[in-house]
Amino acid sequence: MDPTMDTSCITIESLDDNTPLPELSFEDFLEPTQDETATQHHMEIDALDSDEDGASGEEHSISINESLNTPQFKRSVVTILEDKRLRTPGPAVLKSHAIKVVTEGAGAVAPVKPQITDIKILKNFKPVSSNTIKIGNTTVAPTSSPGETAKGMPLNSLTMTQIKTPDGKVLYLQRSLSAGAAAKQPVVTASTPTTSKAAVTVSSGGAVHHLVAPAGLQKAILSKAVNVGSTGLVKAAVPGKGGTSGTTPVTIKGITPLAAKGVPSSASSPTSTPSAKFQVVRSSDGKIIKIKQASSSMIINSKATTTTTPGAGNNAAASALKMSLTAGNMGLRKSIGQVVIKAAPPKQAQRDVSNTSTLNTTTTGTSGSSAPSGKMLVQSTGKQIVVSSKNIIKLSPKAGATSSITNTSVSQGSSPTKGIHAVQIPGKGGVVQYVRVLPNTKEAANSSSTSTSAKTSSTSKVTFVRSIMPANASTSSPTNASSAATKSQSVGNTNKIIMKTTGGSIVPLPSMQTLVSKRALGATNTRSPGSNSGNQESPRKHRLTDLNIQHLSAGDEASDSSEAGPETKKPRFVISVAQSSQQQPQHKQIVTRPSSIQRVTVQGANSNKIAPNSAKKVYNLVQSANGVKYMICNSGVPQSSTSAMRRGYTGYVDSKTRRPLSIAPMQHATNLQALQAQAKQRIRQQQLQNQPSAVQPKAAQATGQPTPGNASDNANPQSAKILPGKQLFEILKSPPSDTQPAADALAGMASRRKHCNCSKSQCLKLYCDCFANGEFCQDCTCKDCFNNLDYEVERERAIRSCLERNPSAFKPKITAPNSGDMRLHNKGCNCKRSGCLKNYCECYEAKIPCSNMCKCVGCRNMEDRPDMDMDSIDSLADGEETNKARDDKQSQDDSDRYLTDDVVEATIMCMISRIVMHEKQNTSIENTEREVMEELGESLNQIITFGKEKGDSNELVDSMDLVS
DNA sequence: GAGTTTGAAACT
DNA sequence: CAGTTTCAAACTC
Repeated sequence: MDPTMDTSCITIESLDDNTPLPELSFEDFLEPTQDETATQHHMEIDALDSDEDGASGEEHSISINESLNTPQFKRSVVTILEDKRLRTPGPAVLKSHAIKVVTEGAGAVAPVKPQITDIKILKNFKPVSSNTIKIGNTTVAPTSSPGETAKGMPLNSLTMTQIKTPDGKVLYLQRSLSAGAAAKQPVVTASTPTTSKAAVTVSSGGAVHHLVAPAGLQKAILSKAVNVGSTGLVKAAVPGKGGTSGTTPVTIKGITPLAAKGVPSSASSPTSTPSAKFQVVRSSDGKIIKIKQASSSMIINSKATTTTTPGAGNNAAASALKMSLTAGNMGLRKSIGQVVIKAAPPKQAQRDVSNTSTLNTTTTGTSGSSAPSGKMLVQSTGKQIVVSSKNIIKLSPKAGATSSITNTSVSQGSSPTKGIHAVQIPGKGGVVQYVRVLPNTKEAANSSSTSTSAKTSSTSKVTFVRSIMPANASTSSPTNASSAATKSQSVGNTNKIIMKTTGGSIVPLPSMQTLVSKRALGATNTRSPGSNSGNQESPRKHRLTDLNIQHLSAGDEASDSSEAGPETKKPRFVISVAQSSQQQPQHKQIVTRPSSIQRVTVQGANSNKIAPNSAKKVYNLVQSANGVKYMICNSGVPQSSTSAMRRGYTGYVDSKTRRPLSIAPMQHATNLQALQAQAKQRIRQQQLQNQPSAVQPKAAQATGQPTPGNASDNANPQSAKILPGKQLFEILKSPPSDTQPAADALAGMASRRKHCNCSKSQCLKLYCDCFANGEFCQDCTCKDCFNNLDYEVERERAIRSCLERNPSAFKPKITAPNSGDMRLHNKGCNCKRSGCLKNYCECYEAKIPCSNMCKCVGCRNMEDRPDMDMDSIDSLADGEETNKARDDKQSQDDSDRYLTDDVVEATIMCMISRIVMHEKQNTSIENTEREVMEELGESLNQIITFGKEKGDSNELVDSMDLVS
C-alpha cells in the first residue's frame, strides 16, 4: 500500500532473473580507460553545470568535488558496466524510483576484461539524503534539482541530465518515470514529480546502463565497485581499509539496476523499462566486480520502511525490491571471486499476498530465464551473503517484532521480481533479510499455501525463507497473517538457501559424525524456556557477510568450495541465528532443503506469545559439494551460559545434568520438569498416532498455520498426510515446549557453549575449544585470535596440522560404538589427581563413566553414577572410594530421573540427527522414518537398560510402551 | 579477579 | 612411545 515502502527499499535487481547473465560485460564501463581510472576528479554534475544536452554525448563541465560525500573514495571511479541484458525486453519491473545513468561519450571503450572481484558488504550503511549523485569523483546533481535544470536533456522523452566527466565522456542522467513512485524521498530531485522513481541512465557509447535508485535509498557498497547513494548518489568509494589493497569499494546507494532494454528511454515507462541489471561494477582500480544477475537481482540495502502493512502489496510491488535495512548498509566485499547473484525461480513468495501480486508483476518481467547456477545473495541486517547455489544459507531472522515480519513480507513482495526477497524484522535493528533462492526445480513449491506466490514463482527464482516468525506476521495484518502463516513455512520449499538473521555463528562441521555421533543423552538444555537466548549473537566476531564473502570469492564460480582446505576448510558455514524476538515459538519453519541440505528446525514454542526471545532454532546440515558438512543452526541458544563443552566434545553437549552450570538452576529445574512432561506426552502422542498421521505436518506449519496451541501442539493431526519424513521432522521440531529443550540441546550441539579465552594459541590449536569444535571464535575473549575468517589461511593450515598429527582430531571424542551402546570417550581420559570427578576429566565432563580406554588413576567416575551432580560426586569423592563398579542405590523417587528431559532431549536430538543424515543421503522418507524410530528404540533401550541396572525400570518401561 | 590446579595437546 | 612442556579450562580463594 504504501509507496513509502517502496521508496525506502533499495534494490538492485536484474530484471531477468532467468536470463543468464551475460557475464558482466561491463567492458564498456568505466573501465578505467585510464582516463577514468586516473581520475581522482570528482565530477559533479549539476543540471546547471551541464550545459549541453547529452543526447549527443556532449561534454559537460565537470566540477570536481572530492569532498563529496566520500572523500575517501576519491580515487575510486564509479563505473557502470553495461548491462548487456538491458536488451531483454522484460517489462520494467522496477517501480521504485529509478535512476538511470547513461553514459555517452567515448563509448568505445576498449572492452576490458573484467576482473572478477568479490563483493564485500559493509555493515554500516547510511541512507544518503542528498539528492546528488556521485559517481566516483563525479557528482551529478539531479537535473530536476531546482535551479539547475539547465542541463537536463530529454532522451527518449525522458529528461536527461548531462554529466561530463573529466575525460570528456558525457553522462546523461535520466529520470525515468515510475508510476508509483513517489517515493517518500524523491531521489535525486526528481524533476518530474510524476515519476516516483528517478531513473538515471548512463549510457556510454550507446550502451545504456540503468540504475534505479529509489529515493531514500540506502547505500549499497560494493567494494571496489561502485557506491550509489541512496538518494541517487552513485559514488565510488575506496574503502578505508585496504587502501591500496584494491579493495576500494564502490558504493552504490539506492541504485537499482534496471533491466533495461538497452535503451534508456525505456526508463520512462516502468513497464517499458526493463529493470536494468547491474552486472558489472568497476572500481577505480580497474577491478571489475561482476554481479551475475541472470535471474538474480542485487539488492542494495533498503531501509526498512516497514510501515507498510502487508496488505498493501501494490505499493510494495511498486518498489521493486525493498530492502529495508534500517541502519545497515550492505557492503559487498569481495574476497576473491565474483559475486554472482542468481535468482531462483520464485516459488514462494507468498508471504504477503499483496506483495505477491507485485511480485508477480515483477517476476513476469524477469521471468524468462531460470538461472541455472544460482548463487544467492543474501542480505540481512546490513550483511550480505553470497552463496553459490550449492551452498545453503539459512537465515533465521531474529525474532523481531511481529510487525517486522509483516513488513518483511511486504518487502518480499515487492522485491520478488528480482528474485530477492527482503525480510525485515522490526526488531532491534530492523533487520532486513534478503533471500534469493535458486530455482530448485525439483521441489516444486512445497508451500502449498503459498499459492499466491505461485505466479511469481514461475518466474521468480528467489525464495525467501523466513524462518521463525510466522505467527507474528499474522499479527500485522490479518489477511496477511493467514497467508503469511501458510507461507512462512512454505518458504522453505525449494529454496536452497535459508537465511538467518544476523547473529549466527558459523561452525564448520568436521563431519557428520559430529552430529550423529553425538548423542548426548545428557545433553542439557541450558536455557530455560523463558529465557531464550537471545539475540546476542550479533556481537559475534564474524559476520555472515564476511563468511559470505569468502565463499563468494572462493566459490563463486563453481562452487563455493573454498580452496582446498581440508575438510574443515570447506565447512564453513554454520550459521546460527539468534532467535527472532518476535517470532512465535510455535512456528517451526522448515524450508525445503535442497538435497544437499538438511535442516531441522526446532522451535521453542513455549511461550507462545511473543516471547521476544523465543528462539527458534533451526539446524541445518549442509554438505558442500566436497562433501564437507556444515551444520547451521540458529543459535537461539545463549551460548554464553551454557556449560562448557570441552574440547573435543564437538557437538556434544551435556552439561546439565552434571552441573547446571551457568543457567539459572532454578528456572531450569522447573522448566525441566515441564519439559520432561511435555516430552513424554509427545512421545506418547506420536506413538499413539499413526506415525504418518501422527506427525504433525510440517507442511502445515510451513503453510504458516500456527499450531493452535503452542504448547500443546504436539500432534496436529490436521494434516494427516504429511510425508513421513516431514512428520518426523516436525514432530521432532515442533513440539513447542518440548522441542525447546531439544532445540537447546541441538543448539548446544551446534553452537558452542562457551567462549574461549585463549591467549597464546591464537585459537588455532586444539587447546582452543572453539577451534577444536570446528567453530570460529565468536564473542570470545581470546587474544590474537586467528580462528576466524580473516585468517582463513592460517586457520586452514592449523587444521591441517592438527589433522596430520591426529586425523581424528576433529572427530567427536565421545561416541557410542553402537547405536545402543553407551557413549564412551573414544580415547579415554588420563586423569591422575581428580579422581575423574572433576570437570578436568573429559569423561566426567561429558557425563559418561570412564571406560577401559581410560588411563586414569584413582578413577571414581563409575558407570553407575552418571547422573550425579557434581555436588554429590564431590561428596562421594570425599568419602567414597568406590571403584568403577559400584552400584547402588536408587530410590524409586528417582525413577524419573532416568527419563529426564535431558534424556528426552537427547533422544530427540538423536532422532533429528538421523533425519538429517538421511536427508542428506536422500534416503527415502520411509527409511528415514524407520531409522528415526530405530533411533528412538535404541535410545529407549539404553535408558531402560540403565534404569534396570539401577533397579528402576518402571518408568522406563512405561516410556517404552509408549514408544513401541 | 588473581592465582592454582588439572589434564589434554603439543612438543621433544 | 614416553617424557616434558605448553596451554587453557576448571577450580579455589
